[in-house]
Amino acid sequence: MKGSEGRKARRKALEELLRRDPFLTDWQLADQLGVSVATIRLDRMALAIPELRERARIIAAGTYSEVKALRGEEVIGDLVELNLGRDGTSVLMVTDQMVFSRSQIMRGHHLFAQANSLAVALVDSDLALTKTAQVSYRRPVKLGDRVMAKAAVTAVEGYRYQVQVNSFVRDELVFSGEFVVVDVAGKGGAKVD
Amino acid sequence: MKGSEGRKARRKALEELLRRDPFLTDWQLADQLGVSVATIRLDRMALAIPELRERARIIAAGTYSEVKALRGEEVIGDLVELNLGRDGTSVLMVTDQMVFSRSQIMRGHHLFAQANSLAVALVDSDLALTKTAQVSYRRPVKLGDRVMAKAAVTAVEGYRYQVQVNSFVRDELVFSGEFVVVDVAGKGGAKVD
DNA sequence: CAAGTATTAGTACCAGGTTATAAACTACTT
DNA sequence: AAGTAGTTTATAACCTGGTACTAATACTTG
Repeated sequence: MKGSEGRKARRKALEELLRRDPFLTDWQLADQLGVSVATIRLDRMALAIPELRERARIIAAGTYSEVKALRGEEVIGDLVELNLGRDGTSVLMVTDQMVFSRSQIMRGHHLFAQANSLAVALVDSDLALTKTAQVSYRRPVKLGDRVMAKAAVTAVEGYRYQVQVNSFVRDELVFSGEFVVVDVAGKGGAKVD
Repeated sequence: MKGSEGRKARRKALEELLRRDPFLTDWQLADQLGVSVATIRLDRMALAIPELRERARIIAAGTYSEVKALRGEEVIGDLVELNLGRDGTSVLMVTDQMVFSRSQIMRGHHLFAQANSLAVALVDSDLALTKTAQVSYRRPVKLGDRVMAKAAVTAVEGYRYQVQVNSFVRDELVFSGEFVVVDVAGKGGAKVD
């Protein structure tokens, strides 16, 4: 039982235990696997598994930076082109914080955020707010993809702007949406041809 | 400067620093605020702010511990209630990272993100994706508001789920949306791993 | 000035480790 | 049965980022 097969099995079990609950101390792991704490430490070293505190820190940092990724900057993504009141383009690289870890498919609200923030940015106003939106997800977007959102104002009615946004990955339409943005500040430089 | 006004200001600054980066040690905080570590400890005690490791653990656990029972880590906001395939509620506090700095009004995509992630979480599947969404912003949401999103599945057609989400601030409807979520992994919550 | 508050300094202690070293237990061979 | 290598356990010294507590000092204000 103390051969290298037993060790392999134990290490597999160790990984499984930590996958299910990363907040176990070495002592608890040792107890569950019926070996000493020293063995657990050796196993962790061999498997390059960090200590409990580090694991917690990594998980926390991961979910924390996700909030940051969706932070209220000017525009979500990089603004490539912007003609106020008319059209604009932004590009967003899909990082691993934006995807479902299991499938590596981008979570919908990030695509929405890119489009929404671009639509709002198009309106030349101190304060523009989204009123309504109808969006459609055409194709899954994956980790590593480069999403290009192209937005254009399609209609202006007083303070109401209608903005059409289409997002592409390698020239393939992955998302489209129609946003109604309201210029609340009122002194918009509304221009539409 | 060492009066109680200075202390109040420092404590505010302390909270602000930790809000921006919760992974600061007492030593780093002391350095940044130009006081001793002892003072930082006293301030943390007074403000009931736990130590670094505890903060990391709380952040990590907040998005991890629910994972065992459900896909809580995928939800923006705090999951308050979740009946898979039926309905759910999540609560999101509006921080200043989510608002336009000028007006302190919440940016639309955060409200969308809360609703969208809740809608997706409702579907009892390993992989559910948003297909379409129609959303409407009823009233501006401001910094400090507590947004409660209530979602309910209104129809199921094979692997297509229709989910209605209404978000409230103090019982006032601020946002509503209709999401169509597709269960890609399998039909009716079947597991494909 | 004295009093009271705010701050700093220092000590003992803790959890949950790391690192290094030594000893003990297997399994297997010769 | 003894030797040997691989595996496991034990032990001790040290580390970070704290808690809990006490004592001393600085600052402000009545």
